[in-house]
Amino acid sequence: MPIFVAEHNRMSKRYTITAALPYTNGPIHIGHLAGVYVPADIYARYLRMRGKEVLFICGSDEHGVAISMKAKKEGVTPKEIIDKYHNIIKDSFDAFGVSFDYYGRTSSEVHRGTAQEFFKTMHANDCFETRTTEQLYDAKEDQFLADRSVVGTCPKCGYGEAYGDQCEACGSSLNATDLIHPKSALSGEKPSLKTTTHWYLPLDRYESFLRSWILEGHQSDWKTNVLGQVKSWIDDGLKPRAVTRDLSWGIPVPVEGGESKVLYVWFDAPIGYISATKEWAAQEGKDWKPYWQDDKTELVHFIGKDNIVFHCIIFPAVLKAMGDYILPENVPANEFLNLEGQKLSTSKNWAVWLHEYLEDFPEKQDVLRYVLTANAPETKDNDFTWSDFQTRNNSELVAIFGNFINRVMVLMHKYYGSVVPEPNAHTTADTATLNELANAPSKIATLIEQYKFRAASQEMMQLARLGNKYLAEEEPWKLIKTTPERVKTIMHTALQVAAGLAIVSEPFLPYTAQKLRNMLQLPASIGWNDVSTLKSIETGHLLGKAALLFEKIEDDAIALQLEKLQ
RNA sequence: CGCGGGAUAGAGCAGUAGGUAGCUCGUCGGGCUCAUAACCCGAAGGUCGCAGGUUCGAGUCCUGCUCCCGCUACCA
Repeated sequence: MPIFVAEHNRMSKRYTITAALPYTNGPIHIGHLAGVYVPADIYARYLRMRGKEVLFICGSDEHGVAISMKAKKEGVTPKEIIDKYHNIIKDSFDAFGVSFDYYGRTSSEVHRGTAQEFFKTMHANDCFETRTTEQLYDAKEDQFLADRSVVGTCPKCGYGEAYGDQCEACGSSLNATDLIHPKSALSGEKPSLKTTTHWYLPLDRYESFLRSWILEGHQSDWKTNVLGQVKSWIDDGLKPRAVTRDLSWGIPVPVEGGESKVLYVWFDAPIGYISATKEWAAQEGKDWKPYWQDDKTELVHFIGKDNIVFHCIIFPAVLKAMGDYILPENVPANEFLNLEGQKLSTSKNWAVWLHEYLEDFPEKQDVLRYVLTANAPETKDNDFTWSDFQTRNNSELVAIFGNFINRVMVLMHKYYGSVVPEPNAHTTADTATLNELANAPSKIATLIEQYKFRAASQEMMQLARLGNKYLAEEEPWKLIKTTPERVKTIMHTALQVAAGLAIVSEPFLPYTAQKLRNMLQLPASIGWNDVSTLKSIETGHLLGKAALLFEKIEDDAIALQLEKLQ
C-alpha cells in the first residue's frame, strides 16, 4: 500500500512548462543543462507518465546587442549568427533527450506578430509611460551607446581604460557620462549627448499586486532563493523600466514614434514562450489559448537564478497588464554550476560544451543527465568535476544500477531460459522488498512535484540498491542447488524491482529506460501506476536479450577532458 | 555601498516547526561469488565559516564579522 498519496489531490490536469530561452550567441554547456533543461525535462516527462496534458516549450532568444556586436565582429549578418547557434543548440537538446513539444525562435514571423501585439495592446491600454533622456551617441556609427560600449578615464582612480559602467582597475560603478575623455568602443570617436524617447513599463504600479501574489500567496511553495530575490526587489521599490531601445536588430516598435527603435530583448524574449505555443498549436491543429489563458492550467517556468527578476516581476507584470493570461504557479530557479572550482565562462572557454561532450562520449547522454541531476545546484552553486563524473558513472550507474539489472538478466537466462517463473508463497523478506518497491513511485513523485530532482534521482537509485541487497541476502545462486522452488519466487520478485526501475527511471534516464524496457520486453501499456501493483511482469513472460546498460569510464578518458580545459 | 543565496565528515550534498549531526562517493575491516574486481554488512571520520547572545538545550533563533556566488549594467 503506498504511503504517500497526497500528490494526487493537488495535481492539475494541464501543464504549460517553459524552459529559459537560450541566447543564440554561443552553444550551450553543462551549466545550462544542469540548471534548467534537465530539471524541466524530468518534470515534463514525469507529468506525461502520470497522464497529464503537458506542453513543454522553449526556443532560441535571438535578439539583442550581443548578437549584433558578435555579427559585426565576425563580419557576418546577425541572421547568420543566430541560424548557426540555433541549429547547434537545437541539436544538443534533441541529442540529450530534452523532450520539448516545440522549440521555436524569436526571429520567427509569429513571434514578431505576437510581441508587437503585446506592445500595441499595452500601449493602447495606457500601460506604458514615455520618457526622454540624454544618452551617449556615436555619430560615426549612427547609434546610441551602451554604457559598456564607452571607454575612458576613470574619474575616481585615473585608470585610462575604464568602461562606462565600471572601472575594472578600482572596481567603482560608473555612469558612462562620468568618464573623462570618453571614447566609443565601436568607432573610437568621441560620443556626443543626444536626446531619445523611450517607452517604459511602470513596474511601480504592480508593486502591491506582486507583493500579495508572491510574497503572501506563494510564501510556502516557492524556493527561498526566488522569494528572497523577489522580496529584495519589491522592498527596494520597483522603478519604471524601458521596454524599447535605439537599435536595429530586434522587433520594430509598432507604434507611431517607434521608427528606428526595437523592443528591448527582455520584453520580447518571454513572449517567445507564447509565440512558440502558437506555432506548435497551429502545427498540431489545436487552440493555443487554454495553455496560457485557462486558469486550470498550471504554468511553470524553469530558469537559472540570473533570470528571477524577469520571470517573477517583469513578465508577470506584462501578463497581468494584458489581462487574459494566467500567472506562473511556480518558478523553480536553480543556482549556478561551476566547473572544476571555477565559474563557467564562454569567453575563457571554461566550459563543457554539449555538442563536444557527445563527440567524446557518444551514447552517454544519460550519464551526464544523471551526474548533473545528482549534483544539481538546487539550493546553492555546485561544482562539476570530471572526477565526480567518473565516480558517479562507475560507482553508481555501472556498479549499482547496471550491475543489478545484469545480475537479474544473467540469472534468469541461466536458470529459466529467460522465461519468468511462477512464484511460490512470499516470505517476510519478499514482502518487505515488494512493499518498498510499491512505495517508491509515490516517494519519487512527491519529490519531483516539490522540484527536488536531486533527491528524487537518489530515491530512484535506492530502488537499484534495494534489488542488490535483496539478491545478496536471498542468495539464489546457493538455493538453486538445494531448494530450486524458492528461487522461482526470488527471481520473480527481483524482476518486479527491475521492471520498476525501467519505469521510474524514465524521467531521469530516458535512453536507459528505453533500453531496459526492451531487455525486459515490457509492453508500452505498462507505466508509472503499474509499479505499485507489482504486476509489471507476469509469469510466463519471455525476456529479451541482455546487454550492458552502462560501461565504466576509464582514467584516460577523464584525463583527456581535463587536458582539454587547459 | 545596498539586497538575495550559500559556508555541515577527505569530496559532493541533506538537515523538515530548536532536543544526543544524516546521505552518496571515497577510506578501513568482514561476508558473498550470480554479476561490468561488481554486490551486501560493519567501522573510522565533523568543536555544523568566525565571534558573541537568547534558551534547560541551537547546524536550526538574534547580533556583528569573514569568504564565495548572483542581482542592482543594452554582457538576457
